[in-house]
This record gives sequence, C-alpha cells and structure tokens, in this order.
Amino acid sequence: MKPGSDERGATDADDTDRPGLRERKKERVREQIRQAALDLFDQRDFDSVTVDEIAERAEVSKSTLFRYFETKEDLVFANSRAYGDTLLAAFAERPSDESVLRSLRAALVSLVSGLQADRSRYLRGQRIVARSPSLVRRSIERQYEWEDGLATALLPRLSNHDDAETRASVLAAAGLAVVRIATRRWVTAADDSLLIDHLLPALDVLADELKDSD
Amino acid sequence: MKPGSDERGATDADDTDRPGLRERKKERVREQIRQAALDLFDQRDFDSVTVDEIAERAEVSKSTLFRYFETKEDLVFANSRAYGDTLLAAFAERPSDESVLRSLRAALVSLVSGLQADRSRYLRGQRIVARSPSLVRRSIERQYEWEDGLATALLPRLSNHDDAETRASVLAAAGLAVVRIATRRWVTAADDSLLIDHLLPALDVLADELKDSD
DNA sequence: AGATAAAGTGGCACTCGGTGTCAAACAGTA
DNA sequence: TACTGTTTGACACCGAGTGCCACTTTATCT
Repeated sequence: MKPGSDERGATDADDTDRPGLRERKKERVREQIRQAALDLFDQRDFDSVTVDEIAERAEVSKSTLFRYFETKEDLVFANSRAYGDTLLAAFAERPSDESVLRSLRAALVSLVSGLQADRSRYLRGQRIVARSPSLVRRSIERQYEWEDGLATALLPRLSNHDDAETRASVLAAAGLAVVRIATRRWVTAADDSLLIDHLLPALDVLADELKDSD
Repeated sequence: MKPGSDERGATDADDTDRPGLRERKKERVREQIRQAALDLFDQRDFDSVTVDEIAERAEVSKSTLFRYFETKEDLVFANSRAYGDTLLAAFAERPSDESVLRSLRAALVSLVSGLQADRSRYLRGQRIVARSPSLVRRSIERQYEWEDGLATALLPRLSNHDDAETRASVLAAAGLAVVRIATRRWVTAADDSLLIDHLLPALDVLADELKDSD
C-alpha cells in the first residue's frame, strides 16, 4: 500500500481528527528525502547524483525512498504536480457565457499566479531542471499530460463547432506552449521579474500574429 | 568510431564509388536489427521487449545493437530523425518577402508531405508509439528539439518586432503543436485519409480561433 | 496495560537499459 | 601472402527500479 493516501477509520466518537502521529512522521520523512535530494542536485548535476547517495544522506533505505517517490525525477517534480489541477479548476470556475478564449486566458493567468506564489521553491526546481536533459524531458511529459486534460475541459465549450476536438486540442496546445515559453524566459531572465510579466506579452503575440492570416 | 558515418579515403584513381562491401554489410545489419525490433514491438508492448531479446532475434550481440542505435527508443525513431531538417530546409527555401506566417505554413505542409511519402513505414512506427507511454514521451521530446531549431530559423524574419524572440518561440511552438495534433488524429483515424487533410483544417482552426481575440 | 493487527522500514537479490574493455574475426590494401 | 584498421561478441560493470521477507513501530481492541 502506498503511503500518504489513507483515512483513519476511527470508530466515530472522537472528534480531534488531527493528522495522527503516523501521518506526521511520514510527512517529515518525505520532506527529509526531498531536502537531501535538492541539496545534492544543487551541488552537482542531477544525473551524477545516485539515489543511494540521496537515501544515505536522508538516512533512509533506497526501498523507503522509492515508496515515497515513484522515480528519481519525481524528487524534483512531485511538489509541482498539483499545478495541472490548478489550471483545470481555474478554467472550470469561469462563467460559461464567457468566450472560450477569455476563459482560457484567465485560467492560464491564474495558473501562473499560483506558480508565482511559491516562487523561490519553484524557481529552484526549474533551475535544476534546466541543467539536466532527462529532467527537461520529464518536465515536457508533464505539460503534455496537462494538455490532454485541458483539451478535454475545453471540449464542451466548443460544441458549437463541428471540428470541436481539433479545436480544443489546438487551443490547449497553444495555450500551454505560451506558458512554457514564458516560464523559460522567466527562469533564464537575470532580473527578478514576475512570471506574469512574461506570460501576458507572449499571449498577446499569439493573438496578434495570427490575427490577419488569410 | 561510430559506424555509418565515414567516407572511404580511396587513393583517388578508381571511379566506381559504390558503397563498398563494408558499408553494404553495415546497412544490412542495421536493417536486420530494426526489423527484428519492429517485429517484436508489433507483437507485444514496447516496454515488455528487452534489448537482449531483440539482439538475439537479429543475431547480433547487445554490444553491436548499441553501436548501431544509441537507445532502445531510437530503434523506432532513428528513421524519422531527418524530418526536422526537412522542415528547416523547407522554410529556408521560402522567399523572404513572403509573410512569415505563409512561409511557416508552407514549410509545415512540406514537412507533412515528406511524412506522407513513406506513409506505411511512418504509420507503423507511430502506431507502436501510440501504445507506449515512454515512446510518446520520447516522441514529444524530439518535436521540442525541432521547435528550438524552427524558432531560431524564424527569428531573423521577425526582426522588425521588438519582442522577436518571444514571437519566434510562440509561432514555432504553435506550428509544431498543430502538426503533432494532426498527426495524432491521422494515426488514430480508422480510414485511410491523408495526413495533409488533417493538417490544413487544424492550421485553419488556429488562425480562425485567434482572429478576433481582443 | 498487554495482545494483536496493520503499516512502515531495511536489506537483499534481481531485472533491465546502457557503458567500457579487450581479444578475436574480418574487410581492404599491397 | 602478410599487414592494418575496423567491426564484432563476450564479459564485467553501473545505476534505476522492483519484489520479497523479516523486523520494528504505530494503532486498535479487549
């Protein structure tokens, strides 16, 4: 059984449903492993650090490490997993009489604001990612998953078109591509600009450039 | 020294510059390995086939297999490696007084026509890819490599804008996303439609949808 | 409290993709 | 034929990830 996903079946009387000692311990171990990993990834290349090394530094066994994180890459990405859901939730909250493009734009802005919230943590992760090809790959994979989810969410709002599926896929892909590009420019930017300041111009470019194609 | 990339330094007199027995043998071995791999991938999942198995079936050692193909994934993708260059070449050939969007569109159409040429081989590969998550990942990764190249090629044609870099990245990403989506729809389509028939509508959608965003 | 079940952990052997080495087999030249 | 450089197979090795089992820790039930 995977740790981190179970509700305690208390008899029903007792009220205080605080995490429970077990859960707290798990959370501590998890953070302990993550910290050890990120420290090592900061010092050296992602690829040159072995999981045995991480496990040793975190004072757990390799088995335990892989019970908390499915893959070595997840040590970097696990925390940013939820961002995809954030995006979908933000889109779902938009009024359905709004134009799809406006809703999409708003959702993307909302996602990016979320990223901005834990700026330092996210930025640290992205910096590590940028240095390692295998991490870049994984990062791309994750965005691709979002893309599918977003396209599915877009679909019902486009049912008035006969080529709704193509339309949804294209819009989702374009939107996320813009996020990806903005993020990359944000990370590589030397100044301490905000991510949103990179996103908005990129979105405008997309609309502007395609406005007067035949 | 890697096989498959060397010119024989003949003294200069002899005319018949046919491949030479060595080269021919290498090409045969290469195809032999690829066939063995694709056969097995067709029968079972990509991931459940081991490279030792492929090597055994192709009657070579594992060492030899990895001398011909860098990774297991390359057994599927190696042949479609050149398509990225095709795209760049096609774009470079467009007249520079043409609108960038038109040039891009023409280059994409040209790329897709190239794919259409070895339809059966490409389709077989894509079908295998569609069944395996790890191959999908790799496939997307490759498209992102093209994306960088395309953005670089686009850049000089956009120098009239002040945000040329963002513009180039966004256009490249959107264009390739459309190709990706069209290809997916083509592969999953039951009928024997042409890839180009999926690409053009998708391109139109992109332009149309963004035409009247504020 | 003490017994008992359940969850979590560590150690170990194992699989698989991929790399490096090295001696033997081989093609091409003279 | 003998000489030279390339290609090959066998083998040992590495790191990520899995499966198994005995052991400890936490929760639950008298």
